[in-house]
Amino acid sequence: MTEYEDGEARGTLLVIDGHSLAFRAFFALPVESFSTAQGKPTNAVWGFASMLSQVINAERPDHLAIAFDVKGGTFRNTMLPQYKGTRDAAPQDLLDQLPLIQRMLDALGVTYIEKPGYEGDDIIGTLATMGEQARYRTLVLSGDRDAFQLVDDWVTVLYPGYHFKDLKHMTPDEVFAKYHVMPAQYPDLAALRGETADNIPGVPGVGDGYAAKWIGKYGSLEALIEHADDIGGKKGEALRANLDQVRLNRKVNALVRDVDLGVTVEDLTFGQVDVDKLDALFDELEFGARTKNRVLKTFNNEETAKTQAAQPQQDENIVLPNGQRAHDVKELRDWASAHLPAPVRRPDVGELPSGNDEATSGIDHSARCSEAIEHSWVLNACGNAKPGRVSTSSVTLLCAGEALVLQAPLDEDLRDALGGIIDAHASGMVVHGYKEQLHLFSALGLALPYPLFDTELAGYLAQPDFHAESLEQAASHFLDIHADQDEPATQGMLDLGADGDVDSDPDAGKLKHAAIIAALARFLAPKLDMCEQFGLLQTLELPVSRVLQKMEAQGAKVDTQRLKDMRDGFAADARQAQEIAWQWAGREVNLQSPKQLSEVLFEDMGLKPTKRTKKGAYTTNADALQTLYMRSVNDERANGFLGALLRHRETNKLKQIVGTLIETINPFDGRIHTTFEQTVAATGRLSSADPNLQNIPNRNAVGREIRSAFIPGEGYESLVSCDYSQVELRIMAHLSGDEALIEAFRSGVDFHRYVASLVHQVPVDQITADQRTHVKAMSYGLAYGLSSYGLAQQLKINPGEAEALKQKYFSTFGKVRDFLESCVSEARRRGYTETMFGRRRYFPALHSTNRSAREAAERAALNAPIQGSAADIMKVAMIRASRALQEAGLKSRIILQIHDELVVEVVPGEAQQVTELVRNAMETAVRLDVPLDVSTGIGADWQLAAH
DNA sequence: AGGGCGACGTA
DNA sequence: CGTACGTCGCCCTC
Repeated sequence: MTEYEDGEARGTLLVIDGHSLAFRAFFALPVESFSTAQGKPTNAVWGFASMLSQVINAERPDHLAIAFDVKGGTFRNTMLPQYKGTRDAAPQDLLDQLPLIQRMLDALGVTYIEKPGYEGDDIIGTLATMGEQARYRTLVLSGDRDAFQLVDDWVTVLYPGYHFKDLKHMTPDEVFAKYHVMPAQYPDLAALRGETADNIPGVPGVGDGYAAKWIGKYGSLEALIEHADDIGGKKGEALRANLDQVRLNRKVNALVRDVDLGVTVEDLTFGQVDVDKLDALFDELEFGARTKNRVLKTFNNEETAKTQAAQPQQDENIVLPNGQRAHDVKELRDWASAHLPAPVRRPDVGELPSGNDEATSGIDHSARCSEAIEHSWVLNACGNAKPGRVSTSSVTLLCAGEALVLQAPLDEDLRDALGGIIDAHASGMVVHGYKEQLHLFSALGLALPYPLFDTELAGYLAQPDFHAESLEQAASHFLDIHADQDEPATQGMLDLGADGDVDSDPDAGKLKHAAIIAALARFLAPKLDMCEQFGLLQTLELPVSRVLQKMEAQGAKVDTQRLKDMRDGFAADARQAQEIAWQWAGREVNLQSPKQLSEVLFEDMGLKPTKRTKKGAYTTNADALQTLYMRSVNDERANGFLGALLRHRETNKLKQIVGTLIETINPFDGRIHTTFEQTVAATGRLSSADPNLQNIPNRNAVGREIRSAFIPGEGYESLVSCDYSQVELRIMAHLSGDEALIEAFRSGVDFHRYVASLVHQVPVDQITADQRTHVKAMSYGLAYGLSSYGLAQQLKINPGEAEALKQKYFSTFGKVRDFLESCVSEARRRGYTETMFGRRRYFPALHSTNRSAREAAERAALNAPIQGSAADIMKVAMIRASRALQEAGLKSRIILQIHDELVVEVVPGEAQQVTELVRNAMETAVRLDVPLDVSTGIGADWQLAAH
């Protein structure tokens, strides 16, 4: 199906599996919330309309058809009686809505097709075939994986993810990346594996992996069956025992592609909405004006069509490159020598100063990149970069409007040639997301040198408060503002809005991405120069990306069984607490519903609420419950209920945390591979996601136990944990230059006790526990802009006392107050704050007329240099520690960073050396006026490594 | 399904 | 009426 000459597509045809969409809508939306006053369910209709609108808005097809199954069996049922046994049991409530959906489609002027004796899938197969033969870019929306067999350069399957709107564009690369077979071989694979959803058994014990391996080896299912006797082991036996089933599966899952539908693609236009009909239907279903307008906006009419056509052109400054593919080393080399700029020798980026430099001298703030960007080129690999399950589908190179695409898998020669070219031209290389690219290239077996520029990191450094979720989002944020400044409009403009391919080129998406990266680089390089952030990019962020990529790839080994036991234990405790709470409440309230809880507490039990949430409801947070609990000593019922509720809150939260961890364990290596987000936190900190390993409980013994499930993996012996003591306070002492505070750190006495003795003017050994606690809270609160009101609340003292403490504190540490005030006033004057390393954060809200917004900005501006400097210091430490481990030839690896803590997985015999080396890297990351103390610990698990 | 919100875990 | 995050579950949508 791929033997087409080059040429423009005539348009886009969208083919939809109507039943699968209706099913999805029906089960996604609760009937209770979507029915008419008489109780007639409308959830499937509403959901269908909503999802259909979404797809149309995202893909903007000009032709559309929707396929439905029809009652009565097909040839498949005759062959396989249990066929779709699970699906045919559609609830009556859903079946009743199908005619309504079809009425809606009629009103919308959308063609729907059903054909007795055939399934919707066959109609889809036929329409897809018709679409590509008529030279339409054809999109098939289907939740049925059998549709993957239709995929080729002209046909893309839109496969809904967990959230419907995450439609995966299944192109030949994507299918290959996921299943390691070509789309045409997919039915062979599916026949071996079976399809639980459709009640079709495959070969027991054979999943996608084995099926792909066999098909890869023999070329096809047919060939495999011929050689079935050659396959050894249990899997081979299972295969031979199920040959009939597999053959049958293969017959059944082949889509018919030549049903006589009596229409042509040209007939499948849409957009002639019969508004009266639609009104009547929606009134009957009691849909509101908002729904109607949304649907009308999508389907009607010339007016909206015009604005859509006009809009994207306006803010375009991206030209689609000339793309070609390389299939062998020669093509690659020829393209590279013709198009890539001559390699320039450039000192390696990421060289951190060694030894005892001044705090910030490691960063060259005068480094500039605008000029180099003029001669740069873009490298961008596509695929799945999730640590632990990385797969790479293609690599794109782009320079000056000329692009080259390489399809994975690359054979060894091609891979090595690519690696050589990248290394030689690294000095001019631009990427978007170096860490992600490192993952993708490592899956190809290539190490990626430091690039000249990273548009994702650059965007973050230029505007740390803006976080782009995607390349497209970054592009529309950074680029459309300056629409008319760059290139003149030419043909081959790209539509930023739609994610889809442009016209006929199956590589258009990749070319577009590369072109966007090039444009972003051109836009961001001067910005970065202007705000002096390029040095930070080169010296800090890019090297940190490399460290983080290794940490993510390594992952953290966990004791799965132990986690499961913990989850069960917490679950049992939570259940027990729930039982007790229910007894006191006299009804089965959902303890996880603040709404239901406040009914019980404040209505049934008549308790007096404490505070409100920002939306006005009475809060049921831990603080409030604690207060109510104390107050209710004479109310047995309330006291009993609250006690149980508090226990439930705690154990249920722990159950939930452990459950989330278990779900993210990678089955292949029993490890948890988090993703460290480097461009999310506006202060310069990292964050951890999917799962978040930076918020594993640590404050009380029960929760802390979870840390004991984090253990060294095979070949490792222990975990070493190193953390900074009071970094933020030390930074505050250093930056403020307050002699008293500096002396407090140099004295070597217990810091908080020492500070308390100064504040209260009492000898160190006479400080009470309360005094120490209060002063400690004050110290930490300072860096957050804590008010005396807040301090009072936290310490449960009256505001007068809190204010007095604050006054005493500041009279002792006057320069600290001056420093904090200067942070804010400087930010107000310059518009931004700066960390010790020159990282900036902008605070426009400091000039807001809205008082609470302004004050919030003041607190954030006061905190940013402190939190941000701490983050920078840790980044330097990570780079140094990682390098030191490597240079010492050690096999131990950093696996986690929790803001001020590093966790290292240690190989037998290296513990001593690793500890000293990491400690040294952390302590000497910068030189401050106070010592940077690091405390370390070692143990057989994370909890035991604590100190 | 998808968005908002409350609640709560960490530094 | 303390900064910076991520995740879960509930609730609403008509």
